[in-house]
Amino acid sequence: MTLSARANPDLLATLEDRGYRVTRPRREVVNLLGQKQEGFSAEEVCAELPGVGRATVYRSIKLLLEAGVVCKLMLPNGGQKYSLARGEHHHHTVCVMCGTVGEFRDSSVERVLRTIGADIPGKIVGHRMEFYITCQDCLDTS
Amino acid sequence: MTLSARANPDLLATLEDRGYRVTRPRREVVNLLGQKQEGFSAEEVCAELPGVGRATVYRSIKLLLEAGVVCKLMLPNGGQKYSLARGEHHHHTVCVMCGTVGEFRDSSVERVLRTIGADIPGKIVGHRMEFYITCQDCLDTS
DNA sequence: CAGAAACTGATACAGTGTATCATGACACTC
DNA sequence: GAGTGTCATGATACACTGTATCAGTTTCTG
Repeated sequence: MTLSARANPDLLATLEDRGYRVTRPRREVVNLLGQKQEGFSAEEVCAELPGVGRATVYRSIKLLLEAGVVCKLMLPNGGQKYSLARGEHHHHTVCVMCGTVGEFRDSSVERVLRTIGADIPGKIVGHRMEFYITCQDCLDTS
Repeated sequence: MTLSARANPDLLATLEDRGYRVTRPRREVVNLLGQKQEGFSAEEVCAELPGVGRATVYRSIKLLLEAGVVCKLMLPNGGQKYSLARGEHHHHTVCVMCGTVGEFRDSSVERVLRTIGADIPGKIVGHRMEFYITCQDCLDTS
């Protein structure tokens, strides 16, 4: 298994490649997200970027979602969060205590997913997998 | 892999066992859910049970969620749906065209999940896995 | 630099779920 | 079977997340 600690993709370039314009608000959003090591919520981004409208923040995140460089994840309590996708296909771990999001890749997962996929009626177009954990930090401090 | 087609659990008994009262509204909600073969939304249930208040519908679903007999799933478009959990641990398939929810169990999944779990730092407290598909019906009629 | 196209931000709205609280229903005892 | 404490209900208001609208602005291209 590979726990990732890799460089962020160039989010701005991703948008540009997809034909979107490079504007000040998009630059600000993308810069901020690039620094986020953990999951984040849209409102959190709005709060940290008072110079960018709420609608624009949501729109930018949506574009990045569609481009596949940001993932949306569901917390066990029903809440939602976003997380940067650092390149390759991966899955997430979410700490149920502190909310920290991690990601991992594991070839055995993909192999099994392919096997299962072959048995599911219809055509697989995607999948989602999340692990809910209590992270080491939270275990230590409790 | 096992595609499920089993009897619904006795939802009302589940609530009773957990110390909740058996009331007319809860009976109505539970009866309706027991008939739902596919996923459902809370608002849909509200609409089909005009004699039960919206808050009560949400509260009942929440209780069933906590009891583990109802699952909440996330659609690829960000929407949400509920689905009956027919007993054992399982995972879901969601058709991205018609929204129909299926469920499956596969021992190889669980085996791999355990293996991965051993490598993830911290303590695993749960996981979620969903397949997004285009179901056979939708493939046929397109 | 001019014009078309894309983007922004303020606002209003939509969907989903929760808090509040006066009223009503359950279940339990006598 | 009536009385009673507790729990549940439902109307309403609110919170949160996200989207639609639209006049005004910025960006890109020629």
